[in-house]
Amino acid sequence: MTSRTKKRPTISDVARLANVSTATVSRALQNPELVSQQTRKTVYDVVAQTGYRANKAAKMLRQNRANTLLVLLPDIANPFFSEILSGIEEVATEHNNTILIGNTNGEDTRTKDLLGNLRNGRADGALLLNGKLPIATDEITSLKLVSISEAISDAPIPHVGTDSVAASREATQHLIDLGHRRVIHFSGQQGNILTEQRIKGYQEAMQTAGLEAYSQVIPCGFTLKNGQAAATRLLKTNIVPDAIVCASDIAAMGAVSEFKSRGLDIPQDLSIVGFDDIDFSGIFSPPLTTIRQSRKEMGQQAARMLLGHINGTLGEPENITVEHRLIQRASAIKKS
Amino acid sequence: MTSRTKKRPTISDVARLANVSTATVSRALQNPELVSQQTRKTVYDVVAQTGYRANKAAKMLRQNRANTLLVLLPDIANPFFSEILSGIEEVATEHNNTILIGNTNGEDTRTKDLLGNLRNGRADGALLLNGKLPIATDEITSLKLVSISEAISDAPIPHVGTDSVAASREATQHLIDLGHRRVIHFSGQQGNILTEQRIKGYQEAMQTAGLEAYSQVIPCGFTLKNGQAAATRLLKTNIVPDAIVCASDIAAMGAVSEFKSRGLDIPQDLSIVGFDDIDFSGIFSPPLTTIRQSRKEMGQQAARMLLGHINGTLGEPENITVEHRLIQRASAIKKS
DNA sequence: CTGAAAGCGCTTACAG
DNA sequence: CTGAAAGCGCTTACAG
Repeated sequence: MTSRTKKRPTISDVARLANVSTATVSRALQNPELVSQQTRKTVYDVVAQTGYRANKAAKMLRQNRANTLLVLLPDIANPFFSEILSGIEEVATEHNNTILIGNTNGEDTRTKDLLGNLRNGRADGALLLNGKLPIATDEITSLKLVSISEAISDAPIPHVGTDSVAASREATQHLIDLGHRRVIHFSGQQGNILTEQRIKGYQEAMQTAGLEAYSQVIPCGFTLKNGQAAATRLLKTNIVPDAIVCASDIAAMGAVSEFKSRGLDIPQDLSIVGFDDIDFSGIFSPPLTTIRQSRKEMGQQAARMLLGHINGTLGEPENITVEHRLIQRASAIKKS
Repeated sequence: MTSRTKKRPTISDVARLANVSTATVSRALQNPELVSQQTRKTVYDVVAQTGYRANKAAKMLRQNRANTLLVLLPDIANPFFSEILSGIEEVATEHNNTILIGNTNGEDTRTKDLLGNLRNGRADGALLLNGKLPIATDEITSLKLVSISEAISDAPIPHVGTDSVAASREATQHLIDLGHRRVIHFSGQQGNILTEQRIKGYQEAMQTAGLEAYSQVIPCGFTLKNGQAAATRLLKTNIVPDAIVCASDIAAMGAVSEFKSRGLDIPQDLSIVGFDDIDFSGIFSPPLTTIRQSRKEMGQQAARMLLGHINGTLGEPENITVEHRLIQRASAIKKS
């Protein structure tokens, strides 16, 4: 069986069948109020009957607008990012925009390639969940960009995220309030700005409580394996913490699973606080005390901001801070 | 020479600066072998110097090809889908294609809207992770489609997935081999073809083992909440199973967390088998025995198939079955 | 190996 | 309210 693709109807086909010009068809479809009611109806009828759909490439070319948002992220499969993505998708769709996904794998070359979509008209602006942007600053200013979650340091790019310093401070404070003194921090990935912010918040809380002496930052990372590895390394040192503030829920889960397999009881022997409140945190054993940040809302806000940026309806773009909240569950308990 | 500072350079700009025609520039860039080495170099130099990038909309319009794959899924934020997505993205990128994401939320109208992207030239084909396709069969045949994971029943659409019947049979058999007799099934979402296939595999195994009398299918679903609800409902009946085959890992986790909160010990009191082997299954308490299916591979294979379909290099499209495997962990143990 | 020219399917000043 | 016509930026037969 040959799959013969019948030619799709064009605007000229519709114009001919409706006995009007292509200009009128275009108007009837894009700006109905510019066309008489009678003409409008005729055009709609023909459109319905032929199944006409305006060719997007022609429209893009003519209007020099793709109605597409590029989303750069290091890993689509990571639930942290995919939930932000779903917020972006929602807003983009509301505004008749589509989204183009770019998986960077954290690679600079790939990121640069993908950014090419802003230069060749394929996308109108980009949402960066990537934390870095390997292009010159003067080039940046000519692009429509918004960063999410991780800010891009030293770059004039509007940003949507949570107050990481405050959130980390609160997580740490919670542990201190529970009576823990030897509170250590499993920090995030090296070179990530969130990592620095969370370290800062952690240290502020420790210092305010007069616990600098117990301050200890163990490099960890955001992944399950990172958490397991950090736990393993910790057990080889002579550091014996009361509690740990982790860089992410996933890392916290990795650490907990490692501690448990070594015979430790969480939270009896060690209190743990995570970061993010992903779906599984509530059913983990023990259910994870964590900082919730609405990833979906971040995506929505950022998409709105970018759209405003593209349409020029946005004044001076300002950073947006999305609320966070400490969620108390069972992984952190009173110091016995 | 006029100064065209702001505007992006076009092929004409490059042609003028290189003292050749636009045709030659196009050839040098698309089919370098058609152009003399000298000319090629001149063109490349000008391109590098101007930062020229071919406008995608113009190219799309001219070639009637978007080099874009539409991906329809019910929920981007679900790790099950987002991992398939990452496989798709990988292959698409390899072949210089981009992917357009469409979140359907399982809604028919939204699905139809999104499919419009195949009719307006925005995408060349679609990958369906949706399980249903609310359009007429004759319309389907004119579109380039591949379904993933869930087949679309009664539709002539090539498919990539696992052998769900066999996988479910094996999961059930594993429990039977462990000595369990009262093995029940928490089935998937109503109306989903995977649900039917897994029920079938479950029943086959029970029947072969002569355990029809203990056969019991409890409607559940694929989500965490579905699993919790099904567990709650089960506890209100007088059914006392030895073991449960769940429709998904996530549902299994929901059920386990519910059972545990009611004081049951998993796996001492009840063995559980999941389905999918998502990332968290290994660190869940207890670690979940499950059926692994490579979602990333499904995405890759399906993307390859669709690309072949679009390029016409694919003969008669055939369904592809991706391997699955029973992963034994701690949630299912010998009947005591 | 190269160029002139047509044309992909739209939208939008411009004129009436 | 409507139409004729230009033009967005490419690619590709066609001719040389």
